[in-house]
Amino acid sequence: MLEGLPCGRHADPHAGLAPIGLPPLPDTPGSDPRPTLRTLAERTGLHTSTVSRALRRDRASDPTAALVHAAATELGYRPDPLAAGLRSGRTGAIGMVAHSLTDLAQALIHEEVDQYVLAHGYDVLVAATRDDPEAQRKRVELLLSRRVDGLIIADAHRDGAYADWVATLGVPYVLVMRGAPGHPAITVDDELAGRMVADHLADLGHTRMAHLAGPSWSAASYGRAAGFRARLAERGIGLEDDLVEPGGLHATTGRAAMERLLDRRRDFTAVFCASDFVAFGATSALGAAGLRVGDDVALVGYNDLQAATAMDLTSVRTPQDELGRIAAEALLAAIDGCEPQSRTLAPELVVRGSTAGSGAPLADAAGAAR
Amino acid sequence: MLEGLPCGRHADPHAGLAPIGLPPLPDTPGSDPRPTLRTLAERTGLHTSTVSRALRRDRASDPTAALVHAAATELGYRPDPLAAGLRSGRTGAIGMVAHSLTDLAQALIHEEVDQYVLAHGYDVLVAATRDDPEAQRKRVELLLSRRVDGLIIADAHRDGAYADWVATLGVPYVLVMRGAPGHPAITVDDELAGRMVADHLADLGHTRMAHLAGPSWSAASYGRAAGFRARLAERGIGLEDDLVEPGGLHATTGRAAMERLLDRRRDFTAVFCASDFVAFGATSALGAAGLRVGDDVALVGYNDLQAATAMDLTSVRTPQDELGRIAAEALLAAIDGCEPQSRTLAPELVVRGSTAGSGAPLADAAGAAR
DNA sequence: GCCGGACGCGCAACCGTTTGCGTATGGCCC
DNA sequence: GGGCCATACGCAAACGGTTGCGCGTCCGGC
Repeated sequence: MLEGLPCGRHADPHAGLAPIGLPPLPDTPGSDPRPTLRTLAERTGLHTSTVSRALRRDRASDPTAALVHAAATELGYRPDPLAAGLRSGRTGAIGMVAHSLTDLAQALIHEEVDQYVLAHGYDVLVAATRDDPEAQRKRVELLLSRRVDGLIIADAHRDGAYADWVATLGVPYVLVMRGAPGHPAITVDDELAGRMVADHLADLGHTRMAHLAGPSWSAASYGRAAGFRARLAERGIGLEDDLVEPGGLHATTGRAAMERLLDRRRDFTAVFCASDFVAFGATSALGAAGLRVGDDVALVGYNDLQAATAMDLTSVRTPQDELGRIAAEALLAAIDGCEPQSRTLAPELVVRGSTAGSGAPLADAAGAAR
Repeated sequence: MLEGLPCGRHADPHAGLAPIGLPPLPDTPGSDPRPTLRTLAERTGLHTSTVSRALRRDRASDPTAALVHAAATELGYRPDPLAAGLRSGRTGAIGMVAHSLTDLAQALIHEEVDQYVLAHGYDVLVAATRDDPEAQRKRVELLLSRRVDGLIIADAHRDGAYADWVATLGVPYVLVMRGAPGHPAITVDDELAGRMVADHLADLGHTRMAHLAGPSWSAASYGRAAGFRARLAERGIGLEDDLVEPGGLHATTGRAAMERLLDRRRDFTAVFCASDFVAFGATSALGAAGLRVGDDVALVGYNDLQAATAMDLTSVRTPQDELGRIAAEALLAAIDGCEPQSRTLAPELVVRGSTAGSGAPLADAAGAAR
């Protein structure tokens, strides 16, 4: 790959910081490269090691600590995580690997993780993998080469291979959102959520339902579908294979999935979607087919994002913020040497207008439509 | 703030990584900490400096380079960016500061930036600021302390204070999406976009329009509104102040804004929204008020996200992916010493069903509704 | 009054790479 | 065949912190 020629003036090799006669220019004090431990040491008349310890309140007398801190704030000293990490092995950074931050659910988790660990002096390095195993390996290795102190994995796959590999890396880690057997994970009880949706729709009188499923490699998507199917079966209502369509997680994939489904069948009265965005896409496809959500067909989303409220979509609330916070908490604890504990959070069904109608006369409406 | 006790067993100061007696076995050679330049040097009988140069193909004979590379791949050597950065000042990381990655437009830009710089050997460190000036300063400083080689600023404010400050930092930087006067920026011609929307709606016959505006501190949001208003004026159609409502960028804020607007007026026939999500929220509020998008009232979004396609929403396509890629390109060039060039990308109006009806009889419909 | 231990601090060796400089070697030209 | 330059490589000093170790001092206990 040809590296495009920059544009002429390259970085002046002598421009570094203060290459040669460091102190021939003592008159420009504004360009002090940036205070370092040595600066503080000279300033306070102490040794750099003492300053280092004083800053971390580690075996330092009160007066010394005060002196050092005063000098530090005065000079605006900021420790260099690179140097510290090099020696100590702790970088104060954690890695989070997501399948994509354009998935709002993952972005929300990231946001919360970021907030939480920031308050504890950590930074987050994110990497997106688009669920590609090759990318997962590469990006985790990249994070590792940056020496992150721990990993939050938000894109685990149900076949534990990926998580198993992460576990061998010798770095503290926590899965979030998507679990994998035998690994510490902060998840929502997706199976229960599926059951709740099944009950809700069955209670409304629906007897023929469809499911726009998420990616099968995600334990979260899988759990939803499994719970939904299981509960329907328990109530004597089947979920026909023909009415289950893979729908991804995005609006476009959801629309396409619904279009495929409508090409095949029109006799369902309710649809459970793998995500809110899939539900939006489905809404659009249904509308184009002359079917109205809430009246002609009941629609349930997943995650209860803000947009679901706005769109009057019945959805399952999965507390992303709590997921993120608890995962971050667990990871920091693991970094401090704790055995990380798995947690399963309870989902909550939020009923809105998209499941307002009853399940009775819909087949007719569908038949009459268009 | 009380630091929650980890869980009992604190980090054993002598434990380093392996917590307790995890591997008391020092004879396992598989756990070689990880190959370093010295490892390679001993292996090849060369000096570390030679190895370092050979790896970067800098003044090394062909046979030496081959030897070193062979050893490197055999041992799975990965250079340590921390150590390299410490010495060289270049960390191979760039910083991106966004207002929030839960804003899909920003997430898309981040994704593209990430992809692009990854292919060129860089990592991205993101920071979200929620448009809070305090957070902007803090997080940029954090990025700087991690010694990023450059900055991509996606949350600039129209009052140039923030961008001006960034410019004084002595780090290459590029603004993206939101510009600021006098700074290199990759943006969309938002003013033109506003004009295009105005023309589209005016051509349809609308004469009384509303605007759900984005944050006024964003040059992007501001430009949309300004262009919209200016073009309407040129065509002899006013935009009443009473019909401009601040609507944020999210679905919930959009819904709330539309509700406020509807409380006040119902005689508008078209609404230009600052973002697609605002339009979704507005759709919901309009529906609750008995008004149907496309029939009773025309709705235009902004950004043309996937969901807009799915929801049949007329929108302005602003190529986030190109924005991200070009910004990344510009920043890497700037890091190589080039003067960064600003670029303005052309928006594109994508007409869909939400502006299907004509502007004529809507006031009546609105009046009759409910 | 003496001894032991805790405490505060300095010293110097690291962590893994890069890089200015010095040196030895080889090839080339005259 | 001698002088010269380029080239390939080694040496050691950085970069900015952290940390094991050792020493001196002060304090308390008997």
